[in-house]
Amino acid sequence: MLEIQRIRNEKEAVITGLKKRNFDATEVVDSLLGIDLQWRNSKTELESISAELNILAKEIGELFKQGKQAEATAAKAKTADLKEKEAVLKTTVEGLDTQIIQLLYQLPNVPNEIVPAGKSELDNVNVLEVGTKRIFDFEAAPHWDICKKFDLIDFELGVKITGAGFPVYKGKGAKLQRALISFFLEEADKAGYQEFIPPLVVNEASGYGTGQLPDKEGQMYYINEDDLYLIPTAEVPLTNIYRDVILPSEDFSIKMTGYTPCFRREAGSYGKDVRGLNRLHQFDKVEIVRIEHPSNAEKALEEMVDHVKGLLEKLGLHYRILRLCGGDTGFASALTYDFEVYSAAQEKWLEVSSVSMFNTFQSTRLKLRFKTNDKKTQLCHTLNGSALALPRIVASLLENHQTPEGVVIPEALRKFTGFDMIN
RNA sequence: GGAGAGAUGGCAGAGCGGUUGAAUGCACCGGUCUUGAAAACCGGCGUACUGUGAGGUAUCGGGGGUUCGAAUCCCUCUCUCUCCGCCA
Repeated sequence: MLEIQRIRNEKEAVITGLKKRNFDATEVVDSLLGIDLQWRNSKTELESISAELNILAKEIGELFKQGKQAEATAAKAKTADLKEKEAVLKTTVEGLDTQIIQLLYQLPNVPNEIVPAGKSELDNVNVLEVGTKRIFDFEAAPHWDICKKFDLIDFELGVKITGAGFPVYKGKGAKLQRALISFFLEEADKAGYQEFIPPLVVNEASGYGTGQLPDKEGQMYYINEDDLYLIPTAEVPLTNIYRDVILPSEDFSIKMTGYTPCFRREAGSYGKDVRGLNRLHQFDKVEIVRIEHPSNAEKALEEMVDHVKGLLEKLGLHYRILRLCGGDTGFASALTYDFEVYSAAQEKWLEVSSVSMFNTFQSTRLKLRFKTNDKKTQLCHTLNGSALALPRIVASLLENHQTPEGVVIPEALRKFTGFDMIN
């Protein structure tokens, strides 16, 4: 959520910035400012009436104490009219209040200066490509065939137990999962991220904190009986650790990591994109989350990008980094880098990580702040990224590292898998 | 699932209709003292909105009510804890 103060102060900049998303904010901003003005006026009026009532109440109390019953009763009569006015104004102010929140919820984050304007993924900017397409001297198999051949992942069995999008990992397939998780966590640990094992279900307040609610509830599994949500990413529980927190000084840099399964309903997805590991309802992911001083956020983003690069390079994968254009950048993000790995057999790029900087968009709702040196409270900046999501990494590992004899495990993973070949 | 207790500032913990935004202790910050530190003493110390400012308003888990006036009384919801049962 954008701060109303920002819209008051930088109206034009907000509108111009949002244009890069192809979002015409003029109407929303205008009505927002109009309502905001009304709100402030009504609120001021309401407060002065409340102030008057407070004074009267004190006086009446004083009169009763002094035993001046008659005077007190007379004073009481005066309050009736004010109370009525107060009640009316209170309703008005509350109404305007909800209108403001509703409008604010409609506005996505203002993109960073370096975000290119654009409508879709076609306008994303390729900022780096590492590696080259592998040339096969045999018929390269897609990962779902490899999984079947070596009995690594059983999609049909998942359908039997649960449904589509809930695969069963078996044998070396299961070990590979565990190895990747350990590898990613160890790398995060080395980079200074503190490891957490958070709950996999969260309450409504947490959903609002990171912005999954109110809009995206359809994407989360919901447990009606207990009013809880299955997490779509570890970002939700990890970031919400710092909901309603005021950090005591300017001197902070919070780096968290956590492995969790992630649950996504993926309502509306269909077609070939859902084949094999490309899109699942339950998948594993190691997430990195950072809470930073505004002045350090951009540097943090760079570090996170470098971290993810390191992971992909250690796995020997051919990847590229895209700076997302305005239209493709997520609602809450100000700047996002997507990492895509080339899937040799499917002959397409698969998104394996998304690293985003949210500025104060999340911390506004989270009420996550810090104390400045002159004792003021200021909003923190939040960032997060996948480091990494497993399924598509597994898909590309299997496809890119396949040989006629089997799949070669990258050097960096071997100490975690305990084997160097899937055959 | 059954029974009970409770939710007050960073923490502990008073208050139980009227100068209470809230005693007291601890923690924290500033100062005095000290070569320095500790101790002692003095002062400060929640958050948010609003106002150029003095200030004003709200806030004692959330919502509603009674009252001139509520942290204090009533209703309701949520959450936490304890005991019993059940399960691991």
